[in-house]
Amino acid sequence: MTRPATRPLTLRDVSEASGVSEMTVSRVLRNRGDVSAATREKVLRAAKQLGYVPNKIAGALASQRVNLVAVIIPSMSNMVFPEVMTGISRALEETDLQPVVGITDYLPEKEEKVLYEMLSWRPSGVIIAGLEHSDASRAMMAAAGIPVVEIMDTDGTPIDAAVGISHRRAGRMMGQAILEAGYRRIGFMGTQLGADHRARKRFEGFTEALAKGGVEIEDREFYANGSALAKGREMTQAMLERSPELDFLYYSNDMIGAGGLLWLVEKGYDVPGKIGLAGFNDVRLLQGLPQKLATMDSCREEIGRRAAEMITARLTDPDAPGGKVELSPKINRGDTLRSR
Amino acid sequence: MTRPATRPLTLRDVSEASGVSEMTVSRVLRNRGDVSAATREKVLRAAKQLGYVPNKIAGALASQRVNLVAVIIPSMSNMVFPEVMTGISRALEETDLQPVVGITDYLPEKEEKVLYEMLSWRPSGVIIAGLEHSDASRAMMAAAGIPVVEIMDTDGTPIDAAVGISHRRAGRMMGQAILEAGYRRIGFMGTQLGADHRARKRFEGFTEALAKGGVEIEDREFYANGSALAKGREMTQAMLERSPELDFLYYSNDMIGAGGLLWLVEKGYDVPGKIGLAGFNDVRLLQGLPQKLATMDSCREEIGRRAAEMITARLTDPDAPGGKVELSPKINRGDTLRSR
DNA sequence: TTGAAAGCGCTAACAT
DNA sequence: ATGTTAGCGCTTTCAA
Repeated sequence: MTRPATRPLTLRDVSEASGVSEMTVSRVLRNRGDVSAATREKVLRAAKQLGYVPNKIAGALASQRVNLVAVIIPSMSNMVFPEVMTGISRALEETDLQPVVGITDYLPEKEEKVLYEMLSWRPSGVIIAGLEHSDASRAMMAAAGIPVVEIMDTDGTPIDAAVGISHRRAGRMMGQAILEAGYRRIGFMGTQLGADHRARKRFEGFTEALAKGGVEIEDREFYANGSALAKGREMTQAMLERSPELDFLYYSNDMIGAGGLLWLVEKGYDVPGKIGLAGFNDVRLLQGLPQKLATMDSCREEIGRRAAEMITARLTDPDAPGGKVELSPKINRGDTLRSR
Repeated sequence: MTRPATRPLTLRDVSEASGVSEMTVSRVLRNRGDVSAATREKVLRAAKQLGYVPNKIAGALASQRVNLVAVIIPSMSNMVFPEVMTGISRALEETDLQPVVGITDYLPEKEEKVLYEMLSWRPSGVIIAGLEHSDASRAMMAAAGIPVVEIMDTDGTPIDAAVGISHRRAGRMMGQAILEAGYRRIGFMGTQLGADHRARKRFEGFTEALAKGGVEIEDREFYANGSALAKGREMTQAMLERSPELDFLYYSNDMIGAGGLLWLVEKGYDVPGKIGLAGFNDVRLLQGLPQKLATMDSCREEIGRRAAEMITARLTDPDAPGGKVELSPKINRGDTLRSR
């Protein structure tokens, strides 16, 4: 079954063990071309017996094809991205393509490095989060000659194709909904708006919608590191001590929103009577909180699925439609955003 | 800067553009051997100008080395594994190795498939979760002739090397702590104990410790899918309606424990006066709950770091010590496990 | 310091 | 249905 780990096995070993030419062995192992059942059996038995694992490096070099799709995302601990991955994996499971993930930590330089590293393996396609990339990154992707799908965001111009939502519009929608519900004294909490372009766009859309209603944000607070739940709790406390007149808190993500909600409930605030709340993302994880936080679905799994489908489509037909696909997120009012 | 995406660029293109032999171009691009500063400059400029990205497939085939470490884990949505990944990435950042992740969804057949797929890229090492693998998987790893580190668990015999904690002991420790604190009527909630060997071992250790104190679990409930927080809430409610006499609930992970805690606090239970609680994993995410759940650190980041270090050590020195490294998890009593 | 030649292990294309 | 040949794009080795 096994052998002392020495030199890795090659096709030639299988060929010799089975008495069949390397070429035919190769055919059997890839289910290609016509091979008689008898030969097939012989080869399979020999390969299994030896414990042969094909060398994809050699195969890829010879065939000039690599069944890998590079997926480049900022983080894995954001909840959002594992769900995008689920969508991608599901869609690719029916094909012979495999996702390979690279993490950028929201750093453009790291994105560039990861991209370079992945492209050097000559993947069949790239799925990458966001529309903002360094010039060098854009150049690499444009020059790679493979389908590139930018995901999550549609506010901008894709290199090749894009699937996502308009975060600016998402922010506007939530702003409008809050005004329509009758809230007027609004506080905002979120991540530092530097590296996270999508959070920034939501914020811009949000303030824009408020401005149209003649309302301005009265207080705001940003955070960088730490447990989001704990941060939401702390920031909410700090903000309400500073600005007790607020009647609505808009959080840039559900986790800090949940932290805020827990603190408010604990302190006996009437939510949403005295104060309304909303987050963003609709993370499944948070089902099970005392109240359901108002939020907005960011269509993560669908984004992943559609992106993968675009890759496969353009691989089969290079002229398959690219362009921008904008999905429509829906507001979920939960228990914390009610007309008053 | 860029060119219309046609044929991918090769070393030869850079060679021609710079008027330097392919060999010397290769040397420059890999910082190998002595190359004059002038030549170096010429080459670098030409490469950048063209937007050349090296072909690692060809490079790997020629050099017979691949700077990839296969990391095989059951899931990304378990909180636990992203943190292990963090430890691995940190440790590998100082080397020229790169982690590549494969997901098994807790399915042995999928593990086998992923392993086969990854080994066919001839990685420099393997880090894989758990000690339980199919015969074929074990055979592949043994035959690969590369360092293999099994992580998370030490209750069993590693193929090559292992870093983790003893989940059996972890379960025992928690059982003892609960008895010592004076609780006697104990309920258990957790995932279905089929595929998750580590959860099963914790459960076994737990019941063993209770048995030693003459105590038996009075009620138990298992779940398979769904939001862990919501499940914890539902199961806790169901169990306490069924068995109101319980004075302690042991959850097989922090997320369902948190769900239970939220429900109990909401219903006005006195925690830990009337009823104590404990989970497992010490997930950072949950900082920010109304009370701090008793739990046990599973040393995830350290496990990742140590595993990566073992890989690099055995790569530099094939005789570097392998064997089993058992880390010592500590109980964190939080607010929900107090002597009574 | 630079270059030339010979493969790495496989597969495409072409026999047979 | 099976075998033969000629590379894939790099790096190793050896020579200059």
